[in-house]
Amino acid sequence: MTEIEKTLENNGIRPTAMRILIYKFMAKKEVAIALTDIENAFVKAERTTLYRTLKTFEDKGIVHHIDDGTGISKYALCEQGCNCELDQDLHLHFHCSNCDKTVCLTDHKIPHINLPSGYIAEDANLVITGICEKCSGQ
Amino acid sequence: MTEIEKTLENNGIRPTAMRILIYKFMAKKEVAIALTDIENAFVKAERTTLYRTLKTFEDKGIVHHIDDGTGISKYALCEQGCNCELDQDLHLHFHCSNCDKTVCLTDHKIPHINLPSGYIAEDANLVITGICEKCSGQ
DNA sequence: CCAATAAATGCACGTCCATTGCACTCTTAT
DNA sequence: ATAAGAGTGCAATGGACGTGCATTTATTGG
Ligand SMILES: [Mn+2]
Ligand SMILES: [Mn+2]
Ligand SMILES: [Zn+2]
Ligand SMILES: [Zn+2]
Repeated sequence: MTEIEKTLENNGIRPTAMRILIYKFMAKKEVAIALTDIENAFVKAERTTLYRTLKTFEDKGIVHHIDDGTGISKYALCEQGCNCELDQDLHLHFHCSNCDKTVCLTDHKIPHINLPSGYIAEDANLVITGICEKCSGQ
Repeated sequence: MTEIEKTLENNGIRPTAMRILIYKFMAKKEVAIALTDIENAFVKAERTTLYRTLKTFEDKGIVHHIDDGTGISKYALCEQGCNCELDQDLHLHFHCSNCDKTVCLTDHKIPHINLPSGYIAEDANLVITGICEKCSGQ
């Protein structure tokens, strides 16, 4: 049994061929991926299967869902020890307006915000839009 | 000529009956509004007209568009002296998971974030989700 | 190993909201 | 008054997400 299979099983996910492939695909990407990205990478696979695979990964807590404001859901594998299910790994995300890629800035946590009294925060989403390091050429 | 008509004209918007009505509607609301909200308030009006009115208001800089993560676009009248067109009025938004309302917290600016080198920030969106003061009853 | 059962996949369809094309109407300028 | 321009109404499109159900594949336990 490979490392990936172990990871999946440890999280209550049966390691089917498709799931292993998708996991590998996500693991080697350094950016957040959209359903379409996977669809293009696995043309033989059915969109629904890919969709539900991402859903399963998310439900079981090995990927987190990213809303980068583009209207297209992105996903990224969670880091070791990520507590995003508990809304406790609130790192920010960067979306490049040039190449349209979105990245997790996992060590840039969302700063704590003092809300007006009466407001109770449960979750937070911070997306910075701009030019990524690759596109800025710096 | 009323105050509202002046405001519209000053921003290059011809003050039609519909536009004045929508402006008034937004002005008396303390929360961000969705197209559907206007639609429900003006049942006789066409959805497209309302849609394009919001678009015009946004283009001319008297309304800002809010992405609260619900997938439904919200809009709010800009404050006096708002520079949101220049991405320089980056206040945060609060979305209540109970009553589904979204509010501008105009005096809670998004804190400055130090990005990794090479990344150039152009815009930022911070949405806090939780329970609003009305729903929390505090 | 085989049957019974459960899980995963494939296909088709539906939904929701945003957006556009085009014709018609109203306003403004000459 | 006429022409040009801006606004509006109606119909249709499109993209992305989501679901119901039949079929296939994997697991279990005899
Ligand atoms: Mn995570
Ligand atoms: Mn504004
Ligand atoms: Zn880029
Ligand atoms: Zn509320």
